[in-house]
Amino acid sequence: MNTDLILKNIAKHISLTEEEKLYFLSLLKELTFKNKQYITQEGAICKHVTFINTGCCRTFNIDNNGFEHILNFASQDYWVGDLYSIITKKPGVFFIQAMEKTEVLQIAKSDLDNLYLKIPKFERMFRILTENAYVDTQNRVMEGLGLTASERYDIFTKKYSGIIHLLPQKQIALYLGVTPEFFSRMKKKSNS
Amino acid sequence: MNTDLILKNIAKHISLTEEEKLYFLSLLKELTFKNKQYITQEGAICKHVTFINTGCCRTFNIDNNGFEHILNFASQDYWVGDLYSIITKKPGVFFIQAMEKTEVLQIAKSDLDNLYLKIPKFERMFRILTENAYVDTQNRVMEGLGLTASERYDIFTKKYSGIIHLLPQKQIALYLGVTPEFFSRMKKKSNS
DNA sequence: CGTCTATTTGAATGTACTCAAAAGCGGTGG
DNA sequence: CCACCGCTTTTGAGTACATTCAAATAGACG
Repeated sequence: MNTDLILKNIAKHISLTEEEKLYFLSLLKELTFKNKQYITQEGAICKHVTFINTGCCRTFNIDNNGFEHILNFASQDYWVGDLYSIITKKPGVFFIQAMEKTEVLQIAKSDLDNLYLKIPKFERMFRILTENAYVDTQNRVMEGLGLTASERYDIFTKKYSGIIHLLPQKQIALYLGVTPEFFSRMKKKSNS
Repeated sequence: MNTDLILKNIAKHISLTEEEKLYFLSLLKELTFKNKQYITQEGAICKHVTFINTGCCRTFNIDNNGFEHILNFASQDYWVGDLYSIITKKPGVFFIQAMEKTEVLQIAKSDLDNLYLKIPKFERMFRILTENAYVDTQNRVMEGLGLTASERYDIFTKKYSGIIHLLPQKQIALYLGVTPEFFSRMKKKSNS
């Protein structure tokens, strides 16, 4: 099991003894998802928090008219999960889907809750991670309120510069909240 | 100092001994904001987390063209703050403004950090509060991507049914991300 | 090579914005 | 108590942004 990346990720926020590291690692399961495979699906209860070792995935839903909308993309070194489902233990609202071969480490929510009790530093870490993700999503809301699709795309290219090359532009359109047709025209304009 | 509401709010997530309660309460400062007064402003470093005892406030920013956009409204029993500024200690990105006479209790970020160390249950509570707020904001993003202004307004009326009567419709428009003019027309249609 | 999906292009339509002006409404001072 | 002021809301007309549906083209993958 490749644990280098996740230990570095953790070390950004808390420091662990060797014993604590080993205990944490004992809770992890390694999984590999193929391109287009689902890590979790709408309607299913999401019971794990997932750390991405390699690869890339998208979190999206499908509206009443059958259209997909993308909440975010995540790649190496990011945590993903259907947080609503995880915390309420109710059926999930999102699909999380691999966009290429994706290797992950998962921890069960039940194990995580025990971990919080046993090593409270982990509660701190996930508090901080959640705070950061929350701030990020606040920004996304504000961008949606004030900016045109083209301006949002500019921000997108900067934020996702690391993985943008492997995203089909249809997927980018679904993230920006415009149709693929409109996105195609928009991109053409900005290139000219 | 009126501490009933905040103690009930806390009791929803963690249980405290009398001693812990007293220590927590000793960290609070009581403040009253008049209508239109700012609890925190863009550019200022936000150093406190604020609990609303009575009243109502809005969190908004002003874009490059001088237009306001509202992230959310908060009333009695809610926590507010410019989280980005609080966690990074950098100048804030939001204005938080009272919309009527608003009585609050504040805790300094520095005291909160000490509190986390002294009584880790509080770290749990704020982890949970942040998770819930994050999920809420994820939903807001998805609504923005898939729904028309009118559909978003339907959701808004349900979510804010408790305080909608005291919100000028200009403010609702700024929350929905449409112009007041368009909102006026939209509302007229849906009433007919 | 053929099939399936993604992307582009075209034309018509709908949603929402801009600018301008009128009407309504609440608070303040004389 | 009324008149005025400033702000909100409404209405109108023209425009821009973005969608829909349809069809053509280009790419990816088995």
